[in-house]
Amino acid sequence: MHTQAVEDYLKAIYKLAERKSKVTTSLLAEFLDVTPASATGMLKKLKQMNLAAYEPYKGVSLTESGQKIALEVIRHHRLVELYLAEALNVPWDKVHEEAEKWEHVLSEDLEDRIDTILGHPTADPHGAPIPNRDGTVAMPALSPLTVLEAGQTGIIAEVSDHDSALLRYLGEMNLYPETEFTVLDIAPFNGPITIRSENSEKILGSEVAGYIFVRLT
Amino acid sequence: MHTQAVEDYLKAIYKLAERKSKVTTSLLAEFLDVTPASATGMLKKLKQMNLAAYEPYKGVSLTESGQKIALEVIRHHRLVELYLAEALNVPWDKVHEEAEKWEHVLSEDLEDRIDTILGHPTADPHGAPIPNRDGTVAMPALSPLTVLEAGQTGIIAEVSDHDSALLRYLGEMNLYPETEFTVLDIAPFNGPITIRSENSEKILGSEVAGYIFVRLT
DNA sequence: GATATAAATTAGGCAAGCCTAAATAATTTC
DNA sequence: GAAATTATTTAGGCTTGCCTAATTTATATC
Repeated sequence: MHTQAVEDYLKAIYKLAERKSKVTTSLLAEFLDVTPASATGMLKKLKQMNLAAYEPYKGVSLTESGQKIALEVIRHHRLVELYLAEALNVPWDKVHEEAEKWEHVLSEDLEDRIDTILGHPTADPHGAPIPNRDGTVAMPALSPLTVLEAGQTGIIAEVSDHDSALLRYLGEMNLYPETEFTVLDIAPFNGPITIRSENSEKILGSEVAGYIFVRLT
Repeated sequence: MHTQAVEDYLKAIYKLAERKSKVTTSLLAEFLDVTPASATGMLKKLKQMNLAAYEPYKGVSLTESGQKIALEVIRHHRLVELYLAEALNVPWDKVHEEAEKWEHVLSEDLEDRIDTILGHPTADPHGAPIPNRDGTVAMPALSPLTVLEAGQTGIIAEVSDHDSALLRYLGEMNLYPETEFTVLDIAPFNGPITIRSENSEKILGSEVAGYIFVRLT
């Protein structure tokens, strides 16, 4: 087993690499709320352990084994999130925080039991895909709600879980993954987006809309 | 929050104090699989934090606040054990090991949810009492099976969870807490004990019987 | 009660991971 | 392309909790 810090760094590198073309020391440090000097230290260690490809001043990426571990941790995290929501009724804006601690203490045996009880789910409560045991992940191409045009219809696939206040806000409007909607209007200059779902109209600011990812129908 | 090490030491002191009149440094060290020197170091720290009353060369005991924390940790541990057994079908000889990790990451909110789902239980899968939230515990007077005499009847109240092989063995014989039984025979000189439960006779060695605690009926 | 043994403590170190401050490398600006 | 700025790394320290080895205290034995 690796230390929690190692697991956290690997996970962070993986997640940053999904969104940024280059994962720099300072990006990583900011993400983990740690000084860049600390991140440098850990990167050297991860390189040493063959978990990350790291060249000083040039950014990091994960090696195959590093990515495998990152995905295992993410699998644990997302399974736990879903389990907390479904089995223990933890509100969806709280599951992330709890799972952050649980992901590091989940045995493989328990992972299996939870996976089975949940019926081998493929997405967590925010719609994020749950990696498979073998280290693969389905990564459907999603669009942020902001790129749609009036008249288009879609289904909410995933929402960002970076801010629990955002999740509460979306929850109040019943905008959960798998919700169908139609875009009624998009105001210009990053203006608000009006959608209809479940027979009611909702108006979303562009920032919020940027955190909602959809599948077109 | 206290560190995991602090919580583990407090729990260990509490459990040792239940069985031994004096908790010595070496006893504690052996229990935690640590050198006596390490235990000394932590005891000084616990004293510093007002969690333990410790006089060099004279043993330790918990202060009121130390005991409160120990009981909280034990409450977490036993609730988790029961939850794992009931909700996730973890076999009773494995729950201890898992709970050992979970007890340190359980939030109060989740503790409440689990407690509610389990219906405010009073004992874990081995029959050990679950402390209340307020830091009190019911400690019924129990007798080891070895002190009974032929003809007496009782109910298994609690079994020791210190050895998972023992638990598997008892499980195979269906000797779980709340099982009723009648003592048919106790051979002299710490000889085997024959009991009848669920209409079958079982013969237990005195060592095993010493790990089974009963309520007389 | 002196001596031997056992128990406990002190002293000094180590590994993880974090920090701040200083130095170096890369990038941008004029 | 030199100077200024920004990004990154190095150096040196701190805390936690563990270790071994040496010392001290308590206990048991003759």
